[in-house]
Amino acid sequence: MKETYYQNVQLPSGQVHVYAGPELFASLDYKVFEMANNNLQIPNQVYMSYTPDVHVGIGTCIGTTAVWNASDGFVSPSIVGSDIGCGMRVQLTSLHKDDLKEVKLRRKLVRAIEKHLPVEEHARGHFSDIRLEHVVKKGLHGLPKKYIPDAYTPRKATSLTHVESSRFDFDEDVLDIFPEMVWHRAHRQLGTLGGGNHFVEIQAIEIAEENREIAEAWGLYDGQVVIMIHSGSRAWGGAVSQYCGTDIAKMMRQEGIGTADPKLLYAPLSHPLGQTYVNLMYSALNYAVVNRHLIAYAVREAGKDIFGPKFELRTLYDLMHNYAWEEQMDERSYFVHRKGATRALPAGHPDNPEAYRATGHPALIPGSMGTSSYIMVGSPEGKANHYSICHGAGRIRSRNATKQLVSVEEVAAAMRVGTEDEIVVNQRSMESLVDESPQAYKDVDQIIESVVGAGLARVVAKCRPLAAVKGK
DNA sequence: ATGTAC
Repeated sequence: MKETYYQNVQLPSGQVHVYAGPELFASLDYKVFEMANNNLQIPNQVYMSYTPDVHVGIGTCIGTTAVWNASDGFVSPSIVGSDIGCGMRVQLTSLHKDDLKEVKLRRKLVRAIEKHLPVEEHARGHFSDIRLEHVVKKGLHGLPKKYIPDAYTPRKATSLTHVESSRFDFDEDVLDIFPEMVWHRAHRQLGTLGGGNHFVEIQAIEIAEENREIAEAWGLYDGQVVIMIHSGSRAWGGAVSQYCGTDIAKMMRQEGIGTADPKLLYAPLSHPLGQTYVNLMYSALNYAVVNRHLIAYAVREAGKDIFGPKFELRTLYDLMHNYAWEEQMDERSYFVHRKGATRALPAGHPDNPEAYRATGHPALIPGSMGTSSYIMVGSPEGKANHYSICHGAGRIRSRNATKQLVSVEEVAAAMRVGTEDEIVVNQRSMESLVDESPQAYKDVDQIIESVVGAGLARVVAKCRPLAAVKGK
């Protein structure tokens, strides 16, 4: 039965392992296989796979897991993509969905969040007590203590212990390449949402009966309101991508290396430019996790405005879906790229943060706007795919194509506008939401079914949207 | 996704 959710596709340059049910597999654009074939031309690759939400990107597909041995590996800035460290965070509230029954109250909360959370950048002087240099060097450990207020359990664990990685260490000399302007902009963008598919969503959860025990161990209960955050490293990651990309493209020309796709950049891990990229990428991973943490801080402030000083947010988990790093498996070191792919570790895996060692950590999977999101947990069988699962619904239409196809009325209907159940969104006109409408994405429920069917992960809770704050 | 140049 399991086999129907997995296909091993043989291409001229190698094989790509595709995790997708029959219907999703049949719907894949041939271009994703063209792209796989190009990616497989990078030397020494030991494994490449697609998750069911795979779709075409620049140089590589979103939904890719690409693995090298650490000893003779390559790093590809194109596979990581330019939103380095982009990922998800879920914060638990003490609210029940009935507390947000009134449309008016959801609207009020959305407005309060907007007040504390700029899309673009903060006012000059905001976060003047935060040193950007400390943030990019030390991640969450570089923040002043007042920004880490959330106590998680009676055991006094804070969000420093409830994230995939609270700190990446790297050779800090590489930071010298950035001009003052990059530092300045990055400081003002700290704790801001950004554009595209980035969002803060207010959701109500439904526990999956078969995994209730895990849900309870994580502090989840039916009807609980949670905050789901999707953002990345903003312009800092973009600068890393741009600066390193220029140098690596030049090196590739000089050495006469490359694949059929000139946009697919890569360097040996042993090359100085490969090393520089990995170091700078780690600075962007630090930036991204702090960015999501400060977004949660802003939501906490907004919650206090509406519900009073007792309003608290506890961190369930924070993890990335665009990155590359070293992982151990069967006593071997691999260099693993995930582009639009989420690591989902099972119970007992040593790379789980200690708080989640016994259960596996929460894997956070967003749906498209107006549809459900999921909190999942990895299964031991995920090992075959280096524990990668999907990262969301996966786009099926470009922004422009969606605008041609979908009307404002259809988007309003999908958001149940005008009813008591309206999913309140922070936009003055529905028009600006069209390119993020559910019609632009695959059906997330079908994606999840493929992941579960393939045995990679299980659903712990389904999260239904109540309100959303979208970026530009 | 994002900044920048067109």
